[in-house]
Amino acid sequence: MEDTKTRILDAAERLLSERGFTAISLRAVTAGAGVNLGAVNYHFQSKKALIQAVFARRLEPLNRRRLAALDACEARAAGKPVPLEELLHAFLGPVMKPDGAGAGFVQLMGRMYTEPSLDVRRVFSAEMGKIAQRFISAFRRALPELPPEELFWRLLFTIGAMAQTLGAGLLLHFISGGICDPSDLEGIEKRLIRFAGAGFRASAGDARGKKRAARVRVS
Amino acid sequence: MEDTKTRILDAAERLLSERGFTAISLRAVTAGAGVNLGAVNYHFQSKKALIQAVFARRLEPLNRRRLAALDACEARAAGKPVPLEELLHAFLGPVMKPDGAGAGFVQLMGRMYTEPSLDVRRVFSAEMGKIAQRFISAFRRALPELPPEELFWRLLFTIGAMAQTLGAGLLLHFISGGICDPSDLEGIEKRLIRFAGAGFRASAGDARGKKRAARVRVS
DNA sequence: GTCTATATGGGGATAGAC
DNA sequence: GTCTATCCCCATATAGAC
Repeated sequence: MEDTKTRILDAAERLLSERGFTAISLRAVTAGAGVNLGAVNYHFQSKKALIQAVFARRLEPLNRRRLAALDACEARAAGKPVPLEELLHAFLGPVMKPDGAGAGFVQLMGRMYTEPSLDVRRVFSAEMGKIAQRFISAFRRALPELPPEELFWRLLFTIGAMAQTLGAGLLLHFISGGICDPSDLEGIEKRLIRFAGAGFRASAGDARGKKRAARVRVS
Repeated sequence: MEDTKTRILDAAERLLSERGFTAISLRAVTAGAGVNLGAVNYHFQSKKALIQAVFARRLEPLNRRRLAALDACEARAAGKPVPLEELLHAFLGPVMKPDGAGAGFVQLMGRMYTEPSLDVRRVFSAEMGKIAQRFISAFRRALPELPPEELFWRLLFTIGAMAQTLGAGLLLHFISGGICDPSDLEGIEKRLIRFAGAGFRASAGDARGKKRAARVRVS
């Protein structure tokens, strides 16, 4: 039997990924955890602090794995730019392969990107700030001809594609009629890397936008 | 002075795009609208019905515009497949150019894709179901060699990129350090079409995923 | 550390005067 | 149609017994 603190964190994580911050009550959390209502205010100080702890528990190791993967890529590259697809894998892989965290982890990550609560955003921003610069520098080196502004947008597109995928049970159901398997995280990551990789390599374009849209071929 | 019903819808839309379904109270809505608390239960029957009305008010004309744009594309194509970028424009354009709706519209659309509330999802799914098949058929014709499963995933990636962009003030701030302008909707749409267009055209790949990642060139 | 009981406030919904 | 007052429930947080 895990200790009370962990049980609370687990239950909160599950409910949070399903319903979001404001929709869950401490009563629901403690009932799900099989512990007493008072325990949450003993181990954490407030609902806010509990939610921040839930996210922090996953974000810290996640970003450690991301940085470790980036380190490994750069060591392999031996001074040369890291190939684009390896960078994408270093960034996306740790999210898609949670390595022993609960099943709710992936959905939780998806929710974090879209959670409107300021408290959640604060802890999320703090953690992301630690890794953003390293990855952006690496992407710049991999795509030296892409204007920085365009690079940022494409990173945002990629993150959005990832977040949507993690959170999507709904859309997938309607769009695919059920032929897509949202539980195949490895397959999804490969598809996403392929999609985003091609997107990153598209020409940056000009002010006239879509009329000069790239004609792309695959060798 | 607009009528009470409209004022309530407007206030609810603004608050909803900022904070989400469960976080807003009818008291906050009526205070923001400058109307009485009882009015919301007179004009609508419940909070749930109000929120559904908020989304439906925007979704219906949005999807009408999408279908009209698709109709125009297919008329121009005269029986041939509609080019991919035109399809993307027909789908994304009406979201990015709200045509006189309030400023909160774009954020509201972003939130709709990530809202966990079942009530919201229900109205959203109902509206999307009406246009999904038409667009999917058109995409299939534009990309006849792409396996259906892959097409669905790439559509989901594109929708995710769009939703993230619409909702993102947070990530953009951190990632770009402020050089990206989230209010330039037309520019964003062009960038997104370019990115997604290249992603759709990437080779479908095989089971080994990233190791055979496409080498893409632009003509 | 754990549980019960409770303080305090806010929520949605409604009844009924005007 | 609009406003006020109110019912009743549920929320977070805490105090204090064990």
